[in-house]
Amino acid sequence: MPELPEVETICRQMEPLLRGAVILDVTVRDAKLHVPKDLVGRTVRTVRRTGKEVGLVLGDGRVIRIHLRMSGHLLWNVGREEPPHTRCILSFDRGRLLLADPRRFATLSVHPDSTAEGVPDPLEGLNAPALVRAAKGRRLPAKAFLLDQKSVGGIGNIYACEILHRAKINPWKTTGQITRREWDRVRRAARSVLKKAVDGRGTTISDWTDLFGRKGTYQNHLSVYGREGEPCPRCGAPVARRVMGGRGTYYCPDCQGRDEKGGLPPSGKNEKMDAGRRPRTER
DNA sequence: TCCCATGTTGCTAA
DNA sequence: GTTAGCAACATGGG
Repeated sequence: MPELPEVETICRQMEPLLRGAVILDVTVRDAKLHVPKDLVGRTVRTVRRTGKEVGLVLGDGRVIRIHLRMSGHLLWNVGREEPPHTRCILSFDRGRLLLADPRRFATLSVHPDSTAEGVPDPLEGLNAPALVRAAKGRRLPAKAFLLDQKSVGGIGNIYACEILHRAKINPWKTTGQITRREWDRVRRAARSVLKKAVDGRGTTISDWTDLFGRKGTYQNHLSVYGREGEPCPRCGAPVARRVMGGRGTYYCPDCQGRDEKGGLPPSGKNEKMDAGRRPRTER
């Protein structure tokens, strides 16, 4: 369930281990992963992160792209005991990299390296004009904007909530209503929250671990995520939880602005509009 | 048993 | 064209 700080953590841990490493063997335990067999003998030139994705850049110009989605882990050199849900093992001349993933949403694939310009990375520091430009003419809630991987790379549900809380922006405030000064707060909050989370080696809510199986520590510093009903660390008002786009959204209704439009419970008509919904999975 | 989950994609409807 | 809301993917935990 890694977001930017968790992926950054494992990339930083992998870089010194894998730089120059030679792939000796590839074991695939899940047919959903399409891994070419010709990786054996290739050398890792460098490790990089793109948004929430890990890239192992190979000497032959290709990149092994790994996206952990909800429950993927990358582990280094666990003993010969394989952890449960191991889906792929890359053996190098200096150790083994395992991809374990109970929910099997993670993806691993190999592509030619691309020089295409990526989306802005909030750890590098977004700039306010770029944010204003990206949001221009759009009309969606601030949180949805931060979660949109085509606009900003790497922010997920936990950190979107935390960043907006720090920036004192209501998650439902729409991009069009956000001033330049507020974008500047978002930019600074994003950098600060994500940097601290990287320093803490990420957030472990349930089972995420770093490359060496250790839990992160940033869960001890969350201000609002998962804290419904607890006092806002800034103003003491109870943290609220509402759903946006199917995701739990935690915020302080007091100091993140009582918004004019959003922020109120959805008007009653939404509730009954679901009459034509497709039936749930039958079993 | 039911509800929830750190992600993404694809569909429908507005 | 854009946005909102789901359901799907598959599994485990509370």
